[in-house]
Amino acid sequence: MAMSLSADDEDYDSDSEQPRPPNRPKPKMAASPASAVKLSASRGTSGARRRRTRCRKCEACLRTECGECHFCKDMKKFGGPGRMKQSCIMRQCIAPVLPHTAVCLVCGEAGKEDTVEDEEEKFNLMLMECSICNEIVHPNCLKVKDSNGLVNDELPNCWECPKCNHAGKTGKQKRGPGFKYASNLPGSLLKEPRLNRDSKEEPEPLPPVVTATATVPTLTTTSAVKRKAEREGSSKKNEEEPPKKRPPLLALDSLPRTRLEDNPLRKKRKLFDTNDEPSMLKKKKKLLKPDDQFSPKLLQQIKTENDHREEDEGQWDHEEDAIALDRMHFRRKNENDSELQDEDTEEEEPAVKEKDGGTHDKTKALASPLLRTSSAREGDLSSSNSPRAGPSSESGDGQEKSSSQLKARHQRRRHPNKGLSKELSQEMLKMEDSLSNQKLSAEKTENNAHYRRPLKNEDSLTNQNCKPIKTEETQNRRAPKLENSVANYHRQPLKTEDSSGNQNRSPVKAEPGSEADEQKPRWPLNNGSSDLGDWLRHRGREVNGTPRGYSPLSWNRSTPITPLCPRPLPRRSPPKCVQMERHVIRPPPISPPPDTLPLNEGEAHVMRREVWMKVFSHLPHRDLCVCMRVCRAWNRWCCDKRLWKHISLNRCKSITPLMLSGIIRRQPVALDLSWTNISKKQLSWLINRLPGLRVLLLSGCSWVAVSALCTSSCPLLRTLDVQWVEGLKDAQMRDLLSPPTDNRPGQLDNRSKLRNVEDLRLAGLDITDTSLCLIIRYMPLLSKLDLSYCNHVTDQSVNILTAAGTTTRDSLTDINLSVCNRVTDQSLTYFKRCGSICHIDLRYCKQVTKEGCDQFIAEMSVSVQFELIEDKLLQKIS
DNA sequence: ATCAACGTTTAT
DNA sequence: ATAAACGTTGAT
Repeated sequence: MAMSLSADDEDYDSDSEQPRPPNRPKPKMAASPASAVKLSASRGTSGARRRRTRCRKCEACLRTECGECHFCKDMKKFGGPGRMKQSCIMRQCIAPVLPHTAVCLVCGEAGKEDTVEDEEEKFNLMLMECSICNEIVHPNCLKVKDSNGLVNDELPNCWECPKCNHAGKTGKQKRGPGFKYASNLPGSLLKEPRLNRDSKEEPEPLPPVVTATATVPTLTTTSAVKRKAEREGSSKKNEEEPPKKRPPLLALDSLPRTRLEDNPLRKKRKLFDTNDEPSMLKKKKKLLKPDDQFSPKLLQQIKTENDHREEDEGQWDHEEDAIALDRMHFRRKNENDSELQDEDTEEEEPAVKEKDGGTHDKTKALASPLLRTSSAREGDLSSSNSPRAGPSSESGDGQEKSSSQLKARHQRRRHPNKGLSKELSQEMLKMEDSLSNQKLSAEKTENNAHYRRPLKNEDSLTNQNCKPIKTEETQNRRAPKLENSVANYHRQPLKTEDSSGNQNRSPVKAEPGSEADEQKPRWPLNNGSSDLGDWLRHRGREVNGTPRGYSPLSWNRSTPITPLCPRPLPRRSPPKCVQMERHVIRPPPISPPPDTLPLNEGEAHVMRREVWMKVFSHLPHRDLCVCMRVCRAWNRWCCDKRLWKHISLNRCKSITPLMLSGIIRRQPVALDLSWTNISKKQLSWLINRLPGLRVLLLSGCSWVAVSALCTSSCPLLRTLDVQWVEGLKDAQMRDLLSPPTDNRPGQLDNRSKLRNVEDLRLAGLDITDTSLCLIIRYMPLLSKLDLSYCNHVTDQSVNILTAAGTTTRDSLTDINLSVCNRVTDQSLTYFKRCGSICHIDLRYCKQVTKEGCDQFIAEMSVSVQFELIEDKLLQKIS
């Protein structure tokens, strides 16, 4: 009661910020009730709508309130007025569940899935909420079993019931109930304000990450999947194609108003599918997809569903990856010239092409009995990894269910996620083309049969074998748009040149194994998203070239940077806008990955999972992505968190939603986003979902993007690389390091969000002693500091770093001042005060002399032995 | 009874 | 279109 009491409000109002936010006239209460009533009424036949509640198991639910977001600040516990009554942004449940009190509209009983073992049975006994009519029933209690319900994997216990589905309402509603998250949340990370409108807003389709879901055998056929994809694709087209600018809206507008009115709930959701009218297959389109690329013998043996290959593709994430790869081939042609364009072309073109197909998608979808909507969750991350918890037991069940569902004879279709990104859809289309054209033609029944074929024939009926596939998330998440392409644009010119940059400092010195370094081999990753795949390729091409050498000496900050300058040119491609809002990342599959690899004969391959894992551990990410396409088991295995501890998108010109979700699912410990055009929104979105992130490399990114760190928390961050971040100066460092200032006095948290950083890389920044003061104050654990190419750094700076009373003085082990022309031998005397110093890099510091170094070594020899590894590069002799 | 917060309405 | 507000539901 407290919260809502008006009295409280008053008080707060009076003292706090605005007297009374104009918004809400207090008295208004009446409205709500009315609405409530209305709602229930709207709900039509069914009873009152059941509000969903948090699952309490997902990563978000398990978090504690951040205390910093809009909603937290509103809470009384954080000193706010308590008017908003919203969950902390960081705690918005990923998979809200039906309340425990929910019961079947027909029989009045609760979910009874626990009473049976069989997946299918479970499905039939669990409560399913229709996203269209909101009715909650046991599938078993429906009389209309003939028609199929369309299961929405995005939300536990959510589907489009047979009735609605039958009525042709399908597809309208993109999301089921429970999706508030996203953009409607003020301040939501998901929704960051479009930074640049410059960048185009095309909604980027979110690439679903593919997941492999091993869990369920798939019934879903490719076709099903496709359909979904197609549908989405089509919808997307609608949205995107036209005027790129207003994607979602278009769709909405296009929709018949009536519909909206019909179902109030829908209003909020975006409707994409408008066009779904069956246009029928025209689709056989273009590209064939070479899916067979990998068909080495081993693969052949693998039982995976070769037979069902189609299915697989559709279903798994990696499929996408694979697809992506394929796609790459196509692209390459175009790419050469302009990257920007190419991206556009890539995405757009396809979209265009698809139009025709789009419409018919729906048809197809309808046709095929089992469509699955989103699915993403199952797939992927293997094992235990991801922090993001699976949504509740239910979710767990859900997965299972889903599988069962899929197979369910009722053939439920999956609901296409609307959110699919264009790409995705495209990809799907391609697949379809190649794969299933033939099949498509076949009608659903056929498909069903086909798909259902159990991997193991016998059981086909039961589904265990055939678990549905789930696959990628089809959701529509939208990625944030990359903001400032423009910004990037501008900034780039400055330091340009080389791309070698990413290693920015490499020329000077190789970074002593930072964590990141260790894994280098693996970095190139791709999450398996198609995008990644592309990216990888890209990289192969471009990056292969090694960094071009430059002479550090010549570099001069003030001077126009010559080619020597380390800063690589960022890719310009204008990032497509990605809209993250509404993008809900699905939790990784709860079920453990399979331990064995089934072969065609029904036997299991002699090598067990752990052995395979050892093999996989030697593969670069790119190859892992390929492996993920092989079979379901490999898909799961290859997505194991252990294989993706370090993910690098270094210099990836455009970060797509697919990549982002792929990253989230793999929960890397280290993430390299250097020299990418990642936007603030994307970065916020990412780091808020990577609670275990230890290493974050953002060199060469824009300050706008990096500023995401000001509002997001990375409590475990140990290594932060913000070298060559354009626009990162003292003021920005302050924003980055300062603890939140708006906390109420009582709960003031003086700790910086970056307080645990031990390795800080600031090369190439125009920072002064002001920043260093902040650093010594807020980064007590700092041991490695890279200030190379910082022309404003002086002996005084070193004095500050090593001054008595600073924690840095004792914690500092590695300091890089190379190419800091204002540093002199005097700095060496300051370093004598550092108790832990082991590595001092003064290379290319014009004012540092060899004599000075020798003297340092001599004086230190009393306690510690140092040596000159290279000119002006001092290292402690261990 | 209390706390949390969902889902909608309202204001801007 | 977005942020704020709030009645009411859900959990404890």
